[in-house]
Amino acid sequence: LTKPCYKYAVIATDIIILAMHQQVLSVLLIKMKKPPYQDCWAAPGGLARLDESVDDSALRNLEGTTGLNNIFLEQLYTFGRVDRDPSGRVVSVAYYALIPDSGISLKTTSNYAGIGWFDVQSMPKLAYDHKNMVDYAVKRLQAKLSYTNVVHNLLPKHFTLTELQTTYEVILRTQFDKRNFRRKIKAADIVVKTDLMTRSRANRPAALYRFKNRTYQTVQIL
Amino acid sequence: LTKPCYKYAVIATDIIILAMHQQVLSVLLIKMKKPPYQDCWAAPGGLARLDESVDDSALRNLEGTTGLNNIFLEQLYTFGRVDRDPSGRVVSVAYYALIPDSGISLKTTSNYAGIGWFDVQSMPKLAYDHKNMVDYAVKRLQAKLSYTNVVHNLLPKHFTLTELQTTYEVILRTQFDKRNFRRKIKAADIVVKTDLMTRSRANRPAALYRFKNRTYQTVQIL
DNA sequence: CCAAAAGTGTTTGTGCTACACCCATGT
DNA sequence: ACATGGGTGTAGCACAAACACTTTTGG
Repeated sequence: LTKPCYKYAVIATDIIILAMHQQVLSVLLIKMKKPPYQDCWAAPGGLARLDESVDDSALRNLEGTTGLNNIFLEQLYTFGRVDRDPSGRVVSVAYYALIPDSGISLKTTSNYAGIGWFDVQSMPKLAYDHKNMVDYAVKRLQAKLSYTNVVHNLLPKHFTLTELQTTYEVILRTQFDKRNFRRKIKAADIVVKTDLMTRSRANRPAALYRFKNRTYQTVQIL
Repeated sequence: LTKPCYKYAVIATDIIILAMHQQVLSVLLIKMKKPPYQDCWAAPGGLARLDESVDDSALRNLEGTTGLNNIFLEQLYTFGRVDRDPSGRVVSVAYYALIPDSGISLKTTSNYAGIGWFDVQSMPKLAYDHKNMVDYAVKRLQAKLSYTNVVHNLLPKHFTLTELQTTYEVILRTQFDKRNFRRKIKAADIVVKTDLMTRSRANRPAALYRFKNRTYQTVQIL
């Protein structure tokens, strides 16, 4: 299953893995070992097998790169230009995944020449049409922040309201008034205060919250 | 290009064609001639060729069934279950198209055993996973009605505000207050009154409007 | 005592909802 | 004249935006 078929288009899946990393929204990219994009950065992915569903192929690629399963993963869009892959006719079904920061330690496996996080606003030139995929994923995430609870996939179990607000602000590239933001989060009824506090670092400790519901649901938030 | 390939999954496109037909939101279905779903109703579609993009394949299928081009067509979702097609491994990229009522006269070609419009709320049992596709298309359309001007694809060039309102009400399955609805449409600034009027049928004639912009754009409407 | 971030209410204005009557036409 | 759908304004209410100071901790 390594050579493309030259009679029919074959199907690949590519995964746009997003996380808050060093205070910016970042995407996990790998450096490719082989032509036609040797030493280029790209989103992880690979050909779909005949005996697995497209969703399963995405899950397999996600787990293969990150070691993670049980992660938020959603289909994004299918990229089907004839010339999108110079090595043959490959149609790619793009997915995006959201993982909490530090949910993963990056080990370069022998499959890649490298792996790393990149700010979605300043990526290197990407292979194939992967830049389109990343941009599409960011737009989708931005849209879903305001009417679903997806953001919980980017946060640790316990977090402060300021961390939550910062996550929204970074991804949406806006600023919110602290009191208004908290009022909306309270009205949306998606988090509960725990009795834990942050260990303070030269300032007042903050209350830690957790999400009421860690399953995806649509709720008006902003 | 008629037999599936048994070494790799092949790619098909299916088109969910929607229109307002006899006052309900309807989908264009064809009756299949050949096994494995002989005499079943299904959305039109077919295998993608090696030398055409997936988008082009969808356009070709749309034009082949309806004779129309220059029509609103958008990718919906890719259906990739292993067992979705009993005759082989076929991954289908579903699209939906919006056409104005009476934009088309249905001629059964020899390719199909039949063709017809069906209320999306009372369809016959559909082949493959096509019911999922129709439901998905309806949901997408419902969502886009409130924040884009897509509705113009379902209406003739000239229409009354009541027709516009009815279209919204039928698709969203709600009722709107006439005055409030008109205020919102006015605020959205997407239509202009023409100097044409309906030929009245035992009642006061209505002003005919047209869309300011017949290109897709996102605008808050409801 | 100072620096740094946490936490908390009120006012003002805008936008949404609910609601009822007169108008123009064909029969 | 009557039946049918077309067309229009307002008042009340709820939600959203703007805005500043006090609290708690570590150093």
